[in-house]
Amino acid sequence: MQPTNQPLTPRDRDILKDVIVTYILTAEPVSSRSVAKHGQLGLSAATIRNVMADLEEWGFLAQPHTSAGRVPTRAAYHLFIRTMMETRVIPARERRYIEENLKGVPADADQLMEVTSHLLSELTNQVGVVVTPTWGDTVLKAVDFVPLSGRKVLCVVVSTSGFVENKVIETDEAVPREELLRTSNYLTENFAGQTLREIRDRLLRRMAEERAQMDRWLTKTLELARRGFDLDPKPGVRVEGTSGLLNQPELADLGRVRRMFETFADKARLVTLLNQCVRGGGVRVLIGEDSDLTSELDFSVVATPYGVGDRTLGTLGIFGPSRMEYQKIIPLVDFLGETLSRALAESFSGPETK
Amino acid sequence: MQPTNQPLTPRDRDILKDVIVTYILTAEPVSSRSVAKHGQLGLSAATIRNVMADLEEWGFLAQPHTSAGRVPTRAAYHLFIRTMMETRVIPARERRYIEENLKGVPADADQLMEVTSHLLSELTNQVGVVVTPTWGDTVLKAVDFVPLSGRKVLCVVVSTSGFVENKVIETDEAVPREELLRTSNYLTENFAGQTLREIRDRLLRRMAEERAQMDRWLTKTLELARRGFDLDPKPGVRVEGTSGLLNQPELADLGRVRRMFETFADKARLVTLLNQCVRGGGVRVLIGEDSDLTSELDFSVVATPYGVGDRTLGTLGIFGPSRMEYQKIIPLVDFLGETLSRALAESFSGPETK
DNA sequence: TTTAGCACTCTCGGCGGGAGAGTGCTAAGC
DNA sequence: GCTTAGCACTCTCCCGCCGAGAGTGCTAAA
Repeated sequence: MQPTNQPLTPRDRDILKDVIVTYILTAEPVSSRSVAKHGQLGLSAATIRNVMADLEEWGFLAQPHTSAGRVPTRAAYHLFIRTMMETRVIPARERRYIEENLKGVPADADQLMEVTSHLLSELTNQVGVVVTPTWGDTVLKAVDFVPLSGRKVLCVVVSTSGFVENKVIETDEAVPREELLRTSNYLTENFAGQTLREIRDRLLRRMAEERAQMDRWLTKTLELARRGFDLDPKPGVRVEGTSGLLNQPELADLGRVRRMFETFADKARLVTLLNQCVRGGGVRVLIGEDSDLTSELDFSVVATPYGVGDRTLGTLGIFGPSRMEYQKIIPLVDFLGETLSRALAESFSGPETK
Repeated sequence: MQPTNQPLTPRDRDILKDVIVTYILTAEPVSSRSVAKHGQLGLSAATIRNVMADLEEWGFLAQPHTSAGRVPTRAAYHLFIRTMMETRVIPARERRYIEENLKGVPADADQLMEVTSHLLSELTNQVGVVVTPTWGDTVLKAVDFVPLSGRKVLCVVVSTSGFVENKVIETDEAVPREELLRTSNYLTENFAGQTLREIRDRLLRRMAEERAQMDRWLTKTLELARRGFDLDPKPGVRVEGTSGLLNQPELADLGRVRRMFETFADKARLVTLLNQCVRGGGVRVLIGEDSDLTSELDFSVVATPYGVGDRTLGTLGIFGPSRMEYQKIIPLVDFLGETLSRALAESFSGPETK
């Protein structure tokens, strides 16, 4: 399957690259003739045919059928991305557009996620996916309890990275306003700076101890806190732009469309895939059969982690047909990851409440 | 187009009904033979053919082509819904399922909306749509400001119906904790029970007056409030289950699929359509050409308003191919509207803070 | 008024052939 | 020895044709 010990000659590489690039552009099998014509190497179609036959033998090209042009394989895309592609520099106005949208608009981290997934799908024309942080891993900035009517209390939890979660709690008996305030202050002062997971564990321990001592106020406080912090442990996923893909020629038949929607409906698998994709940091690309999720659709994933400081909060990336403009998309995803991280850091952290 | 002054004879109606019911079930043009066979009126296919020819002339049936069976028109569906359909009674276990999901699970009104749209699409196999209340029309229950780091303040606005909105505000200078607390209390005490729109207008007036008097604290409070209440005036829309429709035979070609997604992408038009649909209260049905939005897709809308007391908060309903099980779907949408209204009333209002 | 019978129409699926595109191979040229 | 022109071959795609099947409309008889 590999070139017999020898690496590809420069000419082989030129031709392979040309095939890949034009296939990405046209979505149609590339013929030797078209390479000969528009390529800058002054070779005839026949010569190129020979090379292409070799490339096919080595596993870089494939033919849909005997008398069709050739199509790049996954191996070809990998090679292309690793060694042949010159990544496009993101135009200044595109950078500005992204930065304005991420730094200017959002009022909280949730909106930031929304804008990001929007930008992803808008700028790449693929499906944008953003995995939001797991609650257990976020760091508490402040808690607040707001009395509603009767025995209802609204619990507001804010993380250092700017995420806000609300939860209405029904208590056993009405809690006076001042007490709620004391509770909010106590919790914020004692637990800010720790992850919600740590806090929960600590709370449970404290509750066990406290139950013996019977400090009524503290017991109630801890109970409120436990219920307020009892948040969905699963990370959220934001998927945007699925319908945009309908225009891609690879989704010309209904079966695939249906399978695509099934794929994107299974959020849990999406998260797993994205997370395993970015293990190790930096932009990573999964192409087709690298994963069972995308192989039958011939889809690729380009993803990168985002976070504040050295703490990874989540993942963002795009899904789309393996035939995509990696030159543009990889730097874009990269840049969006960085910009989102910066936006999270700058807008929400600020000086720590110690 | 109408039966010549005469109403339809009972036999005509029986046959028409049979055609509609079997077409809803099978999605295929109904032949005279099939009506003769499985219908309980002991008539031959030929007789039925005559009647069906009349019904076609009167505009209740249509033929895709000469040698196909017949298909109900929009007029037929209307007639069916108005006078021929016996609405299915919702089975007890389905009722229970709905009530458990709406009363038990949700921690706030937003989750309630989410669960509702889910239920809609799950139980009807159509696209569930929920229009959430416009912020200006909701009634304030409580405001709260939470200090974050630096000059950041989190503003939490809670409405009587249980909706919570968060907004991070950046102030000119750091505001001490106590002052924020005073502000929260002042605003809640003075403005609870009014709609956000009223409050905003009143705030603006107060600010104009106050600026002259130069009460520093009040000026700051009002400024904070103005920014906190400056929420998105557009109602939100929650669309669920679009991909579920892909299995419907009416979406067998890609063009329609694409148009469907375009339709659902335009949230603003969806809102307009749903709102005009429920003008007048109670469940309403729009079929096909009643609206430009659905006519080219041959889609229908079944929608109903929801709200607390006599105040309409929003709209919920389903979209789907005109060929749908109105007998089941209409009572279901109705019941969901009622249950959502009840859930909103019971869980979140409680005794008013006077 | 209903019904049996029959001719007619239209769709749908399969078949075949011609055009077009692209290849692989061979033999000649540099 | 590498490159290239030429040519036969293969495969897809499109179009038109045909027969089967389904359903109708009409007519004439019950």
